[in-house]
Order: sequence, then C-alpha cells, then structure tokens
Amino acid sequence: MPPAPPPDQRCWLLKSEPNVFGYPDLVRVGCEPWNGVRNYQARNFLREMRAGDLCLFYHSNAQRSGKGQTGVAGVARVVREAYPDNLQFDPASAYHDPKSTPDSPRWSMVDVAPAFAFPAVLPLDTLRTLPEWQDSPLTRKGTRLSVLPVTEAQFRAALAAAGVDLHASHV
DNA sequence: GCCAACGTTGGC
DNA sequence: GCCAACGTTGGC
Repeated sequence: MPPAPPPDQRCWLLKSEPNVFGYPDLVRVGCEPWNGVRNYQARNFLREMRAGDLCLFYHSNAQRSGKGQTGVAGVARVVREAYPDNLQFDPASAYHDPKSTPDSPRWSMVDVAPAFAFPAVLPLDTLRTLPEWQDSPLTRKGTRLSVLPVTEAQFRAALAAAGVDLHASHV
C-alpha cells in the first residue's frame, strides 16, 4: 500500500453581506449552497474547492446595514464540491443567466456549513495590521472578488488575531 | 480587437 | 450617499 497522500486542504475567504446572509444565518440553517457568484475568477476558485476546505466567513458592508462590524465572523467548511448553481436557470432570480443551459452550466456553487464562530468579528482594520495580510486582495483597494484563496499563514494569523485556539477548535 | 459607457462592489 | 476601482457590454 502506498502511503496516504498528504491532505491538500486549502483555505479560502467568502464574502457575504450580513444583512443578506451572515454567519449567524449559516449557523441557523446548518448548510448553505453558495450560489449567486457571477464572476469568472471567483467561480474558478469555487471549482478548486475540495470538501473539508476551510473558509473565513467575511461580513462585507456591515456598517451600512447596522449589522455589526465589517470583518471575519467565523469559519465555514466546504461540505460539497462544485455543482451547477441552481439560480442560473431560474428566470425569476436576479442571478438568472439566460445564456446558461443545463447541458453546459456556466456557474457553479459549493455547499458550506459552519465550522466555528469567532468570539467576536475580527475587524477589517485589524486584518490590515497583520503582516501576513499586507498583500491580500482583500486589504488592497479596489479588488472585489467575493471568493478568494487565503494562504495557511493568513488563515492562522486571522485565527490568532481573533483569539481562536486552533487546536481547541477541532479544525 | 478597441474602448467608451455602464453596472457593481464595497469601504467610508 | 459618495465614489474609486473594477468587470462587462456592445458599437464599431
């Protein structure tokens, strides 16, 4: 028997507006199809996700909606790998894509479930102060990807800054 | 293929 | 509400 391959778990960041769907909503529903992504680069990242991958759950635009601070609210886990986004075929949806067909769906989604919440939202301002996050698209002005890869160092730094003990979290 | 107009994102 | 910085669209 060959040795088991090393786990190639990757880390990601998912943006969501908390007034639309926040981390508490994810906890409430238990599992959520991450649909509505309509950017090719973000879609490609969705397709790279593997079951078990961990995602920082980022609350964007939180101030506007009075839903707390903008920043990372917790960690989600990928529980189902990319499959066709249901909304692209729904004419009533704002995410309907008339150019997409069931034969060759253009857009994908994954299912995510809550892993653990941060004790408090880790503010974007704090994230910006972390050396690991200096070069991230998230902290650079004008980059608006809603799905983006995060390095393991960035992931660990975020958890540390949030006061999360990685070992105690059963990640 | 170029590029101006337009729409969207998202911090502030 | 403002607006910078993108991505997309569509005329040519």
